[in-house]
Amino acid sequence: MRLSKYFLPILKETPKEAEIVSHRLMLRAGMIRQQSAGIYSWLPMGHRVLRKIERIVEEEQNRAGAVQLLMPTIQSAELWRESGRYDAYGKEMLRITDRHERDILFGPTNEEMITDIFRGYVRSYKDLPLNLYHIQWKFRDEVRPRFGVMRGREFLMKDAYSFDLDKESAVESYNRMFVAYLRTYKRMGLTAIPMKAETGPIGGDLSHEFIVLADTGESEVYCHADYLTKQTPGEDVNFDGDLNPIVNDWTSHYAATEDVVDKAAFEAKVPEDKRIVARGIEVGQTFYFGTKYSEPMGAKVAGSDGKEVPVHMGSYGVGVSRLLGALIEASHDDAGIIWHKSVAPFHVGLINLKPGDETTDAACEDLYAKFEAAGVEVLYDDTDNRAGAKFASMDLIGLPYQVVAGPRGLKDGVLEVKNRATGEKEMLTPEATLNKLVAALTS
RNA sequence: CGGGGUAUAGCGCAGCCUGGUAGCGCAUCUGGUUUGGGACCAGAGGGUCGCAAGUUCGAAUCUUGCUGCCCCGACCA
Repeated sequence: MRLSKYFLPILKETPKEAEIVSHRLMLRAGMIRQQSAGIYSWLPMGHRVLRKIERIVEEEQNRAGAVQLLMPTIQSAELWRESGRYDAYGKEMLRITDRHERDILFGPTNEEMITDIFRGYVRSYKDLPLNLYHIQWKFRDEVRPRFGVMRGREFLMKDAYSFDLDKESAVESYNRMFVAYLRTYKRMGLTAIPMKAETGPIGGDLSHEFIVLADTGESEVYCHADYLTKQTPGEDVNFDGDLNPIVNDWTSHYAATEDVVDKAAFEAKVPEDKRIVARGIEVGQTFYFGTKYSEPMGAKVAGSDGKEVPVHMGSYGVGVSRLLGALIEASHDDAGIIWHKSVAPFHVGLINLKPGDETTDAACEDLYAKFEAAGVEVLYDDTDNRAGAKFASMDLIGLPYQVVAGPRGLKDGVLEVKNRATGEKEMLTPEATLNKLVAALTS
């Protein structure tokens, strides 16, 4: 992408409404625009990251055997009356009346709707286990939205719902999502620690919150330091096999948020030099809640004995839009964002220091074409701004690598290659630059 | 939902106390000089001062009501 043809409204000054670093940086880097309290437009740069996160989530859900569909944002109140949550949910649910005076709502979650879909088609235990998920916008009318996309009212969420014949197989389904989550966050460069969680309005007795440690996290968390170095399951993990060893390993140490922490237990179970008390951001939550919805809503299947039983369900959320905030909170410096290559809006920022200079233009065009051909996404700064402004903007938007081409270096046949995360710079020939970055970015 | 703040050009702000018809920096546009870490000079455009009512000869400024947004707290599958 040529910057001259792109839409990247970078702000030099920080809008005053932004208090935390991820919000500030997202506004300054031209990723989002606030349209209303807790409601944002996703500008091109932010939208690219959002989609990359979505794709990783999709790949890992599919790998774990979940099947994607798409449910609407608007739901009928009828379904919610069936489960009893229409009255129970409170003011966070955005209730709307249509022209026929029917009660409808902007969905804050989809347990009722997925249960309705399930009960409409599935009759036999032979069709189980089943896990259906979608990635859709949700709305929760928070009393006080804040922290930019980390706690908006409208937000993009992946929610998966598992259906099983009994508790034992439901726990296996739970484990599959648990392992998928470990992999999902790891691929984005995050270490998310599963912590014992409250189940809240969704209900149930088995639940974990996946927490990313960050200084600006919303809640205090207590955990064992070994979680930070624990091995994440690889691509070859067999989701049809026994996942208990992995889940047991990842739940073997103490880890809890401030809501449920038992400090005495924390101190008893974790040696002093392994205790971590830090701030954390919740980026996902898994629940097993049994027959809480299937029972009242009549989602039953026939077992092998021919008897109908309500299915055992679980639900599994990933805050997709919130993850942008979490990623930035976990990875930035004074100059701006530092994207992990898996979610970076572009892989490389190519800076032409002197557009109009024949040699420089030719070198940039050549490199740009070769990067694109190799599948490396390049944002090519071909504008005629000053060098300093270009460097500052590139640092701000945080692409993993910067390649700087100017007459001074090209006289000796070299470009400057900068690693955004380490700040390390080296002078390389265009060929060496191409080889190095293609290798680093496509592996 | 309780408490506090704020609203003036795209962004950041001054002016308000003490009423006289709106200003600064950045950004934008034009011309010129510059050009390897957020340049400089000259000029230009851009605002029903959040909305409504009131007081007054006259309101960004005073009064009342409303609304948006932000912060602290409570809340947060």
